[in-house]
Amino acid sequence: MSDIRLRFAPSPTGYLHVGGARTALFNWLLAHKLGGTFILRIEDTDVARSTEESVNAILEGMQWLGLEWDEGPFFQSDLFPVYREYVQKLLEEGKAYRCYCTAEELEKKRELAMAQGGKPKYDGTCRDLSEEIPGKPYVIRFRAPAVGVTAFDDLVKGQISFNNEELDDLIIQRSDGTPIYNFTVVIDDATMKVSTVIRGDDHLSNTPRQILLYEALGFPVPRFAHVPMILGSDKARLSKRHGATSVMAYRDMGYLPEAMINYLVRLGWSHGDDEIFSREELVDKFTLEGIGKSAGVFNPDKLLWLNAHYIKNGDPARLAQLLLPFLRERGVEPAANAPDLDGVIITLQERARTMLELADGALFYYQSEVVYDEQAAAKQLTAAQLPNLVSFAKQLATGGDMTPAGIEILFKEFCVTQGIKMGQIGPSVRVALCGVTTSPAIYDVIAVLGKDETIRRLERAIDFITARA
RNA sequence: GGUCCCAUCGUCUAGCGGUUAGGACACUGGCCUUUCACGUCGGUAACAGGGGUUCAAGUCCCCUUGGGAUCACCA
Repeated sequence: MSDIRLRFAPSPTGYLHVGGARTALFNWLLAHKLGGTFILRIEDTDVARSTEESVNAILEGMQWLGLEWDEGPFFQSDLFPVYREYVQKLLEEGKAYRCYCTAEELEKKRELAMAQGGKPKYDGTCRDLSEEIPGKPYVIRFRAPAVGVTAFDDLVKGQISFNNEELDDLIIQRSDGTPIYNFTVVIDDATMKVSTVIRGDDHLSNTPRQILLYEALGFPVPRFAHVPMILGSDKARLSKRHGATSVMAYRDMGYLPEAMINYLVRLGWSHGDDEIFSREELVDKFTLEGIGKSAGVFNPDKLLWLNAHYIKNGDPARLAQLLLPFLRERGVEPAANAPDLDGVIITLQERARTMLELADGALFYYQSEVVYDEQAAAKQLTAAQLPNLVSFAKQLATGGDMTPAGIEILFKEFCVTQGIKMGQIGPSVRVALCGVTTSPAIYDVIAVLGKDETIRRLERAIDFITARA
């Protein structure tokens, strides 16, 4: 194990969304590629907004995607004493100070500054206070350098620099004594020996403040890699109004985790013209250099295409397991004697793009009383088809080879002896068996259904036609 | 508004000074086919604009424009 240490540090204020998932994925991939350690840390210093449900939702999302972590989950709420210790250290060294300004005062000053076209930064009122004010609530602020430049070489964006005068004295501890994100993230990344911080673009402007903090605390500064944002179709930051943003929502909509992983990794990262990557190939090929600099639009169509690809090429037995909940939702419990689910799935794989479509497509196999689509029945289950269906059922009863190939031969021979074309028997058999005019290849359907069930369904259709006539 | 970041087909992207600017999704035409699909062959479609540097610029520099991020006792 190398000393490469990566982390994903979500705040538990909601589910795992696709942007967070991609950040987690990049961290996971790099950790696995370099033989490093992947840490999961829950940033729950904001007690008011953090919830246990969110924690669970995030863990569930990570697990579904197969992004297992090597260390953690650590909770920042468990580490408050550690943060206090470092705040104290800064205070003693004069690198932090008590600020007695109230939130209301600060808010007023900000508004005033904005109204006058100025910068809404802290004016330093308490920066040089010599005395403590007993009994008055205070926050702790970091004493940032007023001049100079803070620069860093971002692994994605390249050289970035900020003038320190743009940065103000950020609060590191609230008046209730709890620490604030920009401080805890530095303490944790330093004490957890994180070597590279891969995170969203939205943290870019926090980085110089954090670097200043690392330096004040005497910690080595990690490497940073800021990955671009994910946008919606209108190029605005991806949000619910663009559609589902929760990773688990995609599972529920019938998406496979490998499709989601493959889609996410290609949104912002590339390896030449390659599009399809197995988990192993990703670990092998992933590099930070492959990450692009610009924000990308989330494209549901491409995700759908990838999902279709993975369903088409997936192992039927595994798909069967994943399909079970979707079938149960539809009132189907594939029993041992019902059509073999693996076989059912094989006939459906290349025409289902989601597990939802797969489940819907599998339904007719398990309905003993197929519901005939009205238009399909009107066209294909008529008195004109009756003789052919009757003879075909008879013919089938004598048939031996019930493989798709054998059934195809049986059909062909039937057509020859009857002097008809495939189009005169195929469609009505299809409706008799499936109830609709679109279905898997009819030979495959018969093979899966088996001779007895096929004949039963044919006879039912014959009865249906007779009853109608 | 200040600061920071970004800019190749509608979308994701390849390109790392000399290419007929390539691939993928989507769209679309043909083929395959008993249905629907799959597959396969083809097509439409991009270097935001303007200045430089260079024998040569999508590739390097500057400006403009456009987009995004961020400016909390949130993370």
